[in-house]
Amino acid sequence: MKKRPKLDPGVILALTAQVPPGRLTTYGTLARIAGRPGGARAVGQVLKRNPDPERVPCYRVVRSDGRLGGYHGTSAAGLKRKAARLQADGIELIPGPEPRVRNLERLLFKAFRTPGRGQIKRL
DNA sequence: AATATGGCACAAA
DNA sequence: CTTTGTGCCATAT
Repeated sequence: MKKRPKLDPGVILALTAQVPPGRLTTYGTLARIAGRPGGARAVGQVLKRNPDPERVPCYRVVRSDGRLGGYHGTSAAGLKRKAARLQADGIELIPGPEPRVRNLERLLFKAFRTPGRGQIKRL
């Protein structure tokens, strides 16, 4: 039996850094690419500790159902900032108590490079 | 070691 | 469409 490697924070951050302005990805997607399907929550744990927000636009990572998820914890103030940043990137949000991004499918970034081999992970 | 709490996902109802 | 329940990975107590 091989012991499964733990989800590597560096990988998550590197992947997140690839998402260009106006494009999005989801926690679950990152988890899958990093080789840990089902590790979506763990991805969140990594992003909340985002050590370098300049390089890693963690606000471009949202939930699979289009809801925003969190930003700097689950605080409402953080969420507001996240929403603002997304809109600054040209993302349209459906307003409401649980705002959701419009046309999420269309905005998903697909061309992720996997670290090391320069491979493209198929989605 | 055991439980609690997260920036989540998904299927059922 | 919404709510609820269960599974998941990682960290903190």
